[in-house]
Amino acid sequence: MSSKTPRPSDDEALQSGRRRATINDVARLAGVSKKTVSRVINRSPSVRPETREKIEAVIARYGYAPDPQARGLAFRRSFLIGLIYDNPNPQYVVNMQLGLLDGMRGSGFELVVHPCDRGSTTLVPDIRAFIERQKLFGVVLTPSVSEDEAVAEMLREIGCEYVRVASVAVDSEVHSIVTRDRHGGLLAGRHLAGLGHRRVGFVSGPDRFRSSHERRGGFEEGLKEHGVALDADCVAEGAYTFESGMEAAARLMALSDRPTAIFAGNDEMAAGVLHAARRAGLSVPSDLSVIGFDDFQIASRVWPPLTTIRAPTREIGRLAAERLLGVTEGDKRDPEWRMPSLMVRESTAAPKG
Amino acid sequence: MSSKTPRPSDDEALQSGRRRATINDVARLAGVSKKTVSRVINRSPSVRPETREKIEAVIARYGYAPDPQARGLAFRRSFLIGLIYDNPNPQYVVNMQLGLLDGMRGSGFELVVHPCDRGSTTLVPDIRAFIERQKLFGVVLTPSVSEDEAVAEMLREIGCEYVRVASVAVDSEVHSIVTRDRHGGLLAGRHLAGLGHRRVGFVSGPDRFRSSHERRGGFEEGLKEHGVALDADCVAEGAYTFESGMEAAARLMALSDRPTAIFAGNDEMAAGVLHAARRAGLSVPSDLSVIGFDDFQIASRVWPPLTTIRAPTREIGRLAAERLLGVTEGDKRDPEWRMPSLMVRESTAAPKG
DNA sequence: ACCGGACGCGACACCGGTGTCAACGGCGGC
DNA sequence: GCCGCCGTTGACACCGGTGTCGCGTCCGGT
Repeated sequence: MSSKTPRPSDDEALQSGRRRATINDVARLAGVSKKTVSRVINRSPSVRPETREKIEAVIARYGYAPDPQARGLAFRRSFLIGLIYDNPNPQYVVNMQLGLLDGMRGSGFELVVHPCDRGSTTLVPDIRAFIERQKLFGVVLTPSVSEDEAVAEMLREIGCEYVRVASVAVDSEVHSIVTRDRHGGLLAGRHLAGLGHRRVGFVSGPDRFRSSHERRGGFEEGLKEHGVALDADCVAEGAYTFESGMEAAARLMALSDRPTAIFAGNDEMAAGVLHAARRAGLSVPSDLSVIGFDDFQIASRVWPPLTTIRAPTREIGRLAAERLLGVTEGDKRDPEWRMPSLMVRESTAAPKG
Repeated sequence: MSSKTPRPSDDEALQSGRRRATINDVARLAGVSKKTVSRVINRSPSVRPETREKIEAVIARYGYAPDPQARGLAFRRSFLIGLIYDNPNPQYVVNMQLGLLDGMRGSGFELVVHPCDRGSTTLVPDIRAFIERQKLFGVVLTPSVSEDEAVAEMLREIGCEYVRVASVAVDSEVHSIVTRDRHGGLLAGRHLAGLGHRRVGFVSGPDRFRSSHERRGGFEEGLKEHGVALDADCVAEGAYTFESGMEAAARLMALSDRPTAIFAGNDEMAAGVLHAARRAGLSVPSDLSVIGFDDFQIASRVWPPLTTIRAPTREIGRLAAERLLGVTEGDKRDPEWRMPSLMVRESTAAPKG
C-alpha cells in the first residue's frame, strides 16, 4: 500500500477499462510494492509463490501489460527489432517480414523496417543512427547488407545484437541463418544434366553477392555429377534484375554453339531469359530449357511456368527472429540452415535430338 | 547549472562520442535548465533568440538527439507509425512502405508493420492491442482493412490518429488519401473501346472491395464514351489472385460470343487471363486484348508485356505519411487524391476483322 | 512613481517502469 | 541463546524527457 491512492474516479476508469492499468495500480490492488510487481513481470525467482500468484491474479483481472516505453527507458533498450535490407525484390522483403513476424508473435516485440542503399556513403552512420535513436533491441540483416563487414563491425562496436541471413555461414562470432544456396545450385545442375543437357548456360547475379558464387558453385557440382562442365563463355553476369537477365540471355543466345539450357540466378532474371528467348524466336522448353531460383510468385505467372529452386525465405525469417529473441535454446552461435528445394514446372525438358 | 555535475570521466565519454548526450548534458553545457532545452526541442516560441541559439549550438556540437522513449513516456505516445494492411500483394505492400518512409524521412519517426487478417474474429482487438501496447502515434490503413468501419470506429474511440488509403473518399471526418480507381477504370474502358472493341469482358475483384466497384464503374463510363456497353454476362468475379483470374477468364472464353478484350481488376488476375488464353489456344493481342491494373513488376514480366493502369502507390504512401505527421498545411480533412495513368504495352490491339 | 501583464526561464513533480540497497523474519550452526 | 545468512520485500533514486506553476524582469499606461 505504498503508492499514493488515486482519486476514486480513476479507479472507476480502470474498472471499466477506460484507463489502462499501470504498475502502480497493480501494486496497490495486490497490496505489494511496485518493485515486487516488476519482479513478477521479469520472472525474478526471488518472489514467494503466493505473492506471485496474488499479483498474477490482479494482472489477469485488469489485463495489465507493462508499458514498453517505460520499461525500455529503464532498460536502456527498446522492444523493437529492426529489419535492415537492400534487396529490392518485393516478394523477398515481404516473405522475410512475414517470417520475422511469425517468430516474434506473442513476444511483445514489434518490427521496424529499414530499407537501405548499400552504395550510399552514409550507409553505416545511417544504420547506426537508426539503431541508436530507437535503441533497438536487435536487428536482422539480409543479403546483401548482411555481407557488409563495415556494418557488422559497427554493430559489434555499439553492442547491438544482430542476426545475419546469408547464403553461406559468415563467421562464428555471430548469429547467422544460412540458406544453403549452394545446395539450390546443385539441384539445378542435377536437374538439367539429368534431363540430358550437355551444353548449359548460367546467368549469374552480381559478382559482389556471395549468393552468385554459391549458386554457381553448386550448379557446377550438380552438373559434374553427370559429367557435364560449365563452359566459361556460357556464363553471363547479370544484376538479379529482369532487364539484366534479358541482356545476359541475349548474349548467350548469340553464341555460335548456344546452350540448350540456362540456369538463371533468380526468377527475375529467368523471366528476362524467357523474354529474350521469345524475341529470338526460340520456344521454351523445346528449344531452350530455363530454370530460375527463389520460387517467387512470378515463377508461376510467366509462360511457361518456371521450373525453379524454392528458398524457404519465410521460414528463414522465423528462425532469424527466434534467434534474436533467444527463443531457441542451446548454443546460439551455431549457424542454423535450411535447404532449398526443386520445383519442377514447364520450363525445362530434355534437349531436342 | 542546476544539474548535478557528472564525474569528469563521463564528460570525456561525451566528448569522444562514446556516450550519447542527454538533455541534462546539453542543459549543463549551455548553462540553462533542461526545461529550456526541452522548449527548444519542441519549438516553443517563448525562448529568447540568443538562448535558443546558444542551446542549438551545443546540440549541434554534441550531436544531441532527444530519446524518443523518454519523450514518448512523457508525451504518452510513441514516435512510431503503424502500417496496417491485409493486401497480400507483396509489391503493393513494399511500394506502400517505401512511400510511407519517403514521407517520414527526417521526421524521427519509424515505421512498424502489422499485417492482419480481416477475416479474423479478433481483428479489432488485435489491432487495438498493437496500437496501445506501443502507444502508436498514428496508423495508416490500406485496402481492404481501410474499408472496415469497425476498425475505424475503434480507432476513433481510443483516439488514435489514422489515415485511410482508399479507392474512394470514405468520409470527411478523417484523413484519407484516395487513389481514384474509377478514373483508372475509365482509362481502361476508353483505351479498349477506342481500339475498336465492341464486346468486352471484365474480371472483377471481390464484391466486398470498394475498388472492384470503382474500377468497374469507371470502365463502363469509359466504354460508354464510345457507345459501348458492358454486358452483364461478360463480367466474372475473381478474388484479385492469379488463379481466380485464370478461372474467371476461362468462363468468359467459354461464352458463345466471347469478348475480344478483357479488363482484369488487377495485374495478378490479368496474368491469369493470359495463361487461360494460352491454354485456350488464343494469342494475345491478336485474338484477345488484355489490360490489367496496378502496373506492378509482373506486368512487364509476362508475355506479352501487359497494357495496364499504373497506380501511384508509392506517392500515395508518401502523402499518407505526410498527412499523418501533419507536414502538409491547410485543412487536414480534405481527402487528397492521385490519378492513375494508362501504360500501353503489347497486350492490347484492335480486334481482328 | 506605481501597477498590471507579458515574457523568459527554472524548480519540481511526474510519466511507468527498473537498479540498488537495506530491512526484516526465519533458519541452521555454534 | 546469539550470530550470520538467506530468502523476500520495499524505499528510494534514477532512466530522459515534459507539464505545471511561480518567480523575476521589462514594458507601457496612468
